[in-house]
Amino acid sequence: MLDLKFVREHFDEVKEKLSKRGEDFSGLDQFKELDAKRRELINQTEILKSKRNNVSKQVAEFKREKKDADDLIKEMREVGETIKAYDNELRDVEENLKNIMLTIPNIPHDSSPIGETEEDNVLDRKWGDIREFNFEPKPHWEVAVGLDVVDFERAGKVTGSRFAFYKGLGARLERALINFMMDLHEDQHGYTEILPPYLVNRESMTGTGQLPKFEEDAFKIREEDYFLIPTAEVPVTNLHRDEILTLEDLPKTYVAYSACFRSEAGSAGRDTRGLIRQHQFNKVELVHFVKPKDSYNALETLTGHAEKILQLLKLPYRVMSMCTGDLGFTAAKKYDIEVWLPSYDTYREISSCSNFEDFQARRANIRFRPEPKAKPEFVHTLNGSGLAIGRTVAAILENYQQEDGTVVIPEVLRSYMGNKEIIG
RNA sequence: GGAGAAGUACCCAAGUGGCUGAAGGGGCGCCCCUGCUAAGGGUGUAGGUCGUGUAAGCGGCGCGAGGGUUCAAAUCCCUCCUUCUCCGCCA
Repeated sequence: MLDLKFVREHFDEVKEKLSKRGEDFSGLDQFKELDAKRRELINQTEILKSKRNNVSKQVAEFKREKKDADDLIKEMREVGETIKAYDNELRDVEENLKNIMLTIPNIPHDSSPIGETEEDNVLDRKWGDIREFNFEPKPHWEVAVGLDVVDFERAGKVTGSRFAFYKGLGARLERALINFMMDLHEDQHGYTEILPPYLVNRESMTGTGQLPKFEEDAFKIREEDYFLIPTAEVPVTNLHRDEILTLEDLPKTYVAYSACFRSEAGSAGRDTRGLIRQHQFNKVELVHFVKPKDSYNALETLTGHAEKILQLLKLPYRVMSMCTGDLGFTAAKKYDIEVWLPSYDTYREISSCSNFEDFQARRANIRFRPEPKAKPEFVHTLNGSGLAIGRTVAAILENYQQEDGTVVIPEVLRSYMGNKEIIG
């Protein structure tokens, strides 16, 4: 959510910057009208309330002195009615205003390249050498099914499309990756480990920006107002919702493993095969709470932490800086890390690292006190996948496959897999 | 799931309709005395948010949350949330 006052005072600038996202923001014009109306109503109602408070005190005095206060009471009865009417009107206006503010996306940072689609994303850097195959590399689902380490067919029977059973060394590989990533971030990068709830309430989903706009992307629990988390970002960022952190608390960095659930509404027909786009997948997520002045450094650090995993796994990747049209609703700046997938002959997203500045913090009301007696300010929040596990499995299966259909286990994972060297 | 109890400021806690826009402690800040791994005295301490103003300020809201009754609500009514205890069920 954007700051009401900032939007009011920098209206044209905000409008111009948001237009770079390439969406239509009629909400912004409604904002102007409602904001003015709101302030007018507040003024009117507060004058009356002040009067009522004073007269009520007088009534109390009269009663104590056994004097007649009927006239005052009668007068205030009318004032009360008027206040009620104004308050009702104000409530409506504020609700409308809030609904609009909740659907206005974040303002892109000046360093985010301007563009409309993913075509306009800018290559920031590449790492690793792409392997030359002396045979035709198979897509990861063929490798996986051939080795009987992932079962899509039975998952279709048991649940439905876009689910998978991992089996044997496939399941072991998934679990090894989770542990490997968690250990690295915790031991080498200094993160605090969190194992979060997989269901969160509506407030949390609104706090991080999934709601109200993207409700159809989430799985909702029928009986309760709970949602399956689409990423650990939601519970972990909301850990500090409605809190005022102390200066010493910052920066806070958390690493959380969780399963993630996405309805994938609107992606029918895309990535229908394999592990790339599932309704349920595992992910290790990194979340930072930092002082505003530190957030852009933190974004680089966080992205580096995610990259480190790919480097240790020796998987080639590139880092793309997302253009203004491809930033997503909440980010001011975002890097996607894309891993090389031989059978696709291209790079595919395996991590997304974002700086939300105070956009989520304002929604979730997460603040810190810059000095002991100072007024609280919003923190900046960031997060990034470190990494998506299913896609990492896909990348390993493809990049490490051999002509006979077996897969070499990356060295750093072997101690997590009973010192085996090959999946075969 | 059933039955009870409770939610007041950093913490404990008083308070059932009007000088309580929140007593009293503890803690913390400052000052004095003493003088040193102690004690005593004084004094201060609601944070937050919204509106208004260049600003000092002024005003609205606030006692778990949201509604309601009333001229007036921490105090009465309704709904919800959370915590605790007992019972049931259960990995």
